[in-house]
Amino acid sequence: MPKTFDFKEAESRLYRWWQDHGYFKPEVAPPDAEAYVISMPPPNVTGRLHTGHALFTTLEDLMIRYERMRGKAALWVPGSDHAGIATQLQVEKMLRDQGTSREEIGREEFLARTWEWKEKYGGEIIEQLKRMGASCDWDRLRFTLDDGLSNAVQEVFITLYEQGLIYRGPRLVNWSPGLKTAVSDLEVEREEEQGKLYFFKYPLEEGGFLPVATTRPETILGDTAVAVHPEDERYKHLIGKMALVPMLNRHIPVIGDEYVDREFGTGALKVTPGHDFNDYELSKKHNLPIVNIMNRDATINQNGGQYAGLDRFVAREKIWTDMTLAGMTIEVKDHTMVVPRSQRGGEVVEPMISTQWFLKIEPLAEKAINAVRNGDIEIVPERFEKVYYHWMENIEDWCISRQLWWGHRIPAWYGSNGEVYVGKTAPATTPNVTWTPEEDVLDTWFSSGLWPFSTLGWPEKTADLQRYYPTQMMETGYDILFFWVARMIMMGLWFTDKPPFKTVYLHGLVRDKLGRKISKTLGNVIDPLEMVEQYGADPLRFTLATGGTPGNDINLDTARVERNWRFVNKIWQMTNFVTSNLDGDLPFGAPPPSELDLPSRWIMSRLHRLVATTQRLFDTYQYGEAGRQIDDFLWSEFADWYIEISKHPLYQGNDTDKANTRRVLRTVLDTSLRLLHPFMPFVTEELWSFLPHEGEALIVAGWPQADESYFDEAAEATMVTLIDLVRGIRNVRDEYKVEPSRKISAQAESKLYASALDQYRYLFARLCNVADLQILTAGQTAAEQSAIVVAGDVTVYLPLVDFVDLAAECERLTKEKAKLIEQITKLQTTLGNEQFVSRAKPEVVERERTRLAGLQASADQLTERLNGLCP
RNA sequence: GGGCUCUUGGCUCAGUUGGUUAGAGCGCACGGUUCACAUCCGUGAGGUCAUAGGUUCGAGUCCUAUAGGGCCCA
Repeated sequence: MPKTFDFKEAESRLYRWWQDHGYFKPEVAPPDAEAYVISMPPPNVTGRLHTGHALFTTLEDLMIRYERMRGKAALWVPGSDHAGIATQLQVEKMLRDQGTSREEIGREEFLARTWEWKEKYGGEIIEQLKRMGASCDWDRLRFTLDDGLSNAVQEVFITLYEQGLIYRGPRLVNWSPGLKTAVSDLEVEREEEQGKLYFFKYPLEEGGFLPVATTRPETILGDTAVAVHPEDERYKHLIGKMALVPMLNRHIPVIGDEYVDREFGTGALKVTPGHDFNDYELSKKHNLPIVNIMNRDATINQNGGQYAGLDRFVAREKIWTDMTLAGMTIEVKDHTMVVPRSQRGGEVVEPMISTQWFLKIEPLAEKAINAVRNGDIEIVPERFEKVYYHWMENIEDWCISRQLWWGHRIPAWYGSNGEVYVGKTAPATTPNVTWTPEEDVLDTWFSSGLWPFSTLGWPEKTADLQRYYPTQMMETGYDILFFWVARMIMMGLWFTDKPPFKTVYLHGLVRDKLGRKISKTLGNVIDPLEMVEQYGADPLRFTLATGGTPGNDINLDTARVERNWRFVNKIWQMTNFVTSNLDGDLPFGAPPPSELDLPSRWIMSRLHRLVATTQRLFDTYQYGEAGRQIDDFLWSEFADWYIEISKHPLYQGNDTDKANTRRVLRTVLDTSLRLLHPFMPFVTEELWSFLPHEGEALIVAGWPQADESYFDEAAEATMVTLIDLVRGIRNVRDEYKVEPSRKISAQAESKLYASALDQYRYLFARLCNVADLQILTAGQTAAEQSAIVVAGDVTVYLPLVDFVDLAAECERLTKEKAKLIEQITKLQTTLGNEQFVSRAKPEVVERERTRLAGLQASADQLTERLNGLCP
């Protein structure tokens, strides 16, 4: 095999190979295999791969590969979203650059251009997902504007309309003047900003005035009442009187309502139902008229009298100036307030009366709440269930129409007779009635909400729908829990009567290494494609998978990607070692424990514990921790110890030793590559191909099962002692500055481990250059001028005549003993506590006792040595 | 205003249902070319687990409060 991993060459080759063999298709599993399905959160069709995509791809591919290896019919349905506003904005920008606009070219031409744009750039994100190693079934690729999905959207819309759940009407909505469309509550972001609070005099019909404060003076033009608290001694006598709208002189009532906060501003509130949500509610209660003072672009309309035509912010200045001249203003104060801004455009959103389509969502929400409550759907991490309930229980009707062109056109027609027709095709022509089609399109999330079943063919009763619906896993970011997940649950239950998925796994946001949100303006963009270029997909994937915990944000440190690139190399080198030391035909699997030497029993025990741990962690969705454990096992147990130790039997052993060691090496590596494959598919597949193996590809190889017959506590305990001794000896050598190449001799005494030491003395030769180890038997004494190392009941004497300084050795040992005594004292206190012995779990007590015995043995050794050496 | 979350060595992060001496990587110091790997190996320094109480035989882990960071909803 090559000396290093050429990931650039291998990744594309392996990906093609997998795809050509149909491994990404669920049909590779037997027809009766249990299905495991993930619907991919569809990225925006014209998007470019960012770290968020990289994260979901990593996690979902991990889940899919794992289940595929477990023999399930694993299907990952890929797709992309037309992303109404986002895409339309991009195309509009292109048109601007070309010196035209969508208004100029018209709807039909605009849509044609957008489809062209989609054809041109829509494939990019797909190719980028492939570079991450995404094992989706690309034959089942879907796009939200595909015919099938559009049909599903129409079906759903019409059904909901017929069920009386969709209605159309004028209502106060969030209006984005920049995009010239309504947006939903979720698409509005509220942030605290520095603004001003304007105090002014509201003139009363009978003379005098009522002091009022507002943050948006231009809305005075739309006032239809002034409200005070009914128990406010200052103003309550004015309730029922009339006031005059400044500059317009419209007559409006003074009303009393407990909603008014007496502490805020002047304690009197101007009521603008046409441009404020709270005022809108108030107006319904008091039957106030609603005056809309703005056009679609947020300029003032004819209801604003002399201010008509002015931009809302210009009008704000103008009216204030005019009022000041008229002596109606009091003062202006700095004021921190919450300003609603459009999630997309960023401009200030204006509450405006507008005729829109709404979905009455409570009935759907009720089912969705129950599905989570009764456990049909599980949300991981669990804490998000609370967030989900809270939102669902306070859900408001969903404004589903958008004044855009790119999207699913609402299937409605307006008759000249005032009739509204909803259906898939235009209504039949009727005498004297002309039908005009609805211009609006549906909110992007309306079609996304159908994703898990629309992608499988619904409403047609397709074979895929039968076989793969409901899906198992919905893996996505917590930031779209309401936007998307909640709506899928509602739509899924309403239309298929089944929860669309069993589990919702929510991941966090990917941030930069300092925990800041990644943004172009901050200049901290981490481009996953660049990472893939530089290090390959595997290191990036491993970093994302192991870099955090479920539901929490990940601070992506590129240094970790680099480290994991080295991990990839490390595994490569391990495999190189193993394959170059294999020889001849060996039976697959490892020999039974009884036939193995101590190091092999140890590594097999560790391996199977790792398999068990990985299983437990996967079962609880703790993929990151699993990855870290596999990493740790491979590098710091298998490579650092077992491989080094194995060189002895491989080079010096007899045929049986050699064969056993080879089989163990190959088994450990094979099993580890399987465990690692969902994390790092490319390098593991490539390496597996170099190992003798059964089966055609790692991607469809079996997932390991822990075999408890390999669990071996005794072997583990002995190996830990031997490893401790090796470390101790290295340590002493280092402290006494014994050149690493210098061979030394040693003597050891022990009751418990004498035979192990005797049998595995080669460990010390290999691992710490102890050329000659003599096991002391009863009566034999150790060389005087020596340093000692203690572990368990073992004492190793290192006669370093030229190096050991008696005083220094005494000091070293005294320190070591002090450490031991400290622990022993602590343990004795614990064990001496009757409460502990009676209340703690028996195995805990037992473990502590064993530990104490070991520590005491070591301390005894040290004491004896100190007595002899240091008077 | 309501809720969630985080705070562990210089940096980035782990840490089953409370139970060994709180771990890893990066960085740092020192030392290493023997046949898998210098994309490496060995050794080491570095943490009162934000603070204060509490529960418990036992708390990084559970509870309460406080401080600071982040997020969601209103």
